[in-house]
Amino acid sequence: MASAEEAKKKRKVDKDLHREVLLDATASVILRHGVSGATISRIQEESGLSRGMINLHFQSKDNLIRELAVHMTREYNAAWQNFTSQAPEEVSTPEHAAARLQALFETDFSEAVLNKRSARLTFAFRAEPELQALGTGYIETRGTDLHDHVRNCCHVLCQACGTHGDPETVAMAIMSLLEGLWTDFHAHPDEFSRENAIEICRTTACAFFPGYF
Amino acid sequence: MASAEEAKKKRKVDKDLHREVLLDATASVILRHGVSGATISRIQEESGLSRGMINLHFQSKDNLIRELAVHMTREYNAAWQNFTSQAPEEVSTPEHAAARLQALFETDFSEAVLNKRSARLTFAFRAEPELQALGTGYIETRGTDLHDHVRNCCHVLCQACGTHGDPETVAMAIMSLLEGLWTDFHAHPDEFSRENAIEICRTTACAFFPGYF
DNA sequence: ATCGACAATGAACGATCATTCACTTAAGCA
DNA sequence: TGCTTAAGTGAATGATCGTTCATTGTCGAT
Repeated sequence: MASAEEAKKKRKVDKDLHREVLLDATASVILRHGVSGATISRIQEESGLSRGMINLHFQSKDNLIRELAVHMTREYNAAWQNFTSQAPEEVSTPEHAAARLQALFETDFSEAVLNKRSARLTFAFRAEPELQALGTGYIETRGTDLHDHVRNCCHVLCQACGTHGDPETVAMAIMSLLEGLWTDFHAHPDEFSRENAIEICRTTACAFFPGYF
Repeated sequence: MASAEEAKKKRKVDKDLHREVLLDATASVILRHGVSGATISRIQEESGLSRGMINLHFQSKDNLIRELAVHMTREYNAAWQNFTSQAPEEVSTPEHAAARLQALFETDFSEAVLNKRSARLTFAFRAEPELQALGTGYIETRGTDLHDHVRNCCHVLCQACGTHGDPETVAMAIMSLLEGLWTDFHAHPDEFSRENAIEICRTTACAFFPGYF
């Protein structure tokens, strides 16, 4: 029956909603107190849900935090995957490659991608050995599609400029630069300037690929 | 009396030795279990000292971890302060400035400065809100003497090359690049290549200051 | 030999932790 | 209306947390 399935779907929605509320509350608690201060009591208080809920939906507190790490990574991946998907398979012209890189800079330092919450949590997860060893794919710089995309752009631009150094090295420099500026944001979120960060990236790209930035 | 003072000094040495043993043990525990897993019991087990020792020497566990953070920062500062002290006050010639930057790259990625332990702990401390807010000076990239030094070098080299972009921006790019490569090391300590990292820095410097690297 | 000063010890403590589970509530179905 | 199933609840539990403090050990001074 239609009503039965609908009801079941509503149930499912409620369940997922509670999961989301718990994940969100956990993120807020970690934001304020760090992973070491993320206790069941605090998460319960923050979420407004009952105490048993956490173990009901996530089996254990550690698992909840693990799933939050996965969740955050997926969100970040989605953000730039949406970005890279707009590019054609091959970045044919150097002008196009340059535009792609410029767009990447602007994406990576946009409020949506880089903010106090995402930065704090990223660094919090990176610091926990157990979460870091969770396996490849989470909060990674190496071996990602993003890295491949940057490498492609650098390859095209290096050829166009006849630049010294191989594209892989240049790509790694750009990836690391982004990473380093993220760190700067994390350490000084209030003094940090998004425009300035993009300008630093642009200046660097300009040095690597003169005439294209 | 001489013997009295000597004895007192010996006592003092023993006390400091225990402090050091505790700091070292705490570092090892954080290395394996993160800040959230650094408990008195584990530190006690690791150090081989008695349980009460921690509160005797450090008042509280939180204070012990705080002092470890201070200790680690001092060690890192000493490492590159030893490096910058070899430079003259003013980096007069561009050749000299280039050599200084190159030396900085080699210092920053040397085993003595960057290793699993230093990286893990740095990231662990950065992730804890309480430790991060400990005040300026610890584990900082901005506003340090190191930053000033790099800025000076960039200033001289920019003038010599007639480069686009102001020295401050270039300096920030180099500092961030170092930071980002540290992050890469932290995430992939076994795949990381020190030589490659230095090469990435050299390539970037070469792009900023053609002819000097 | 005795004493005073102080480092060192670890059993004991109350607080807080994550987790459990008997129970309540709600909703679809016959 | 009862029955079945599953979500939600929170008091109770035992483990582990950081800290305390009465006691012991050490050693120079008297």
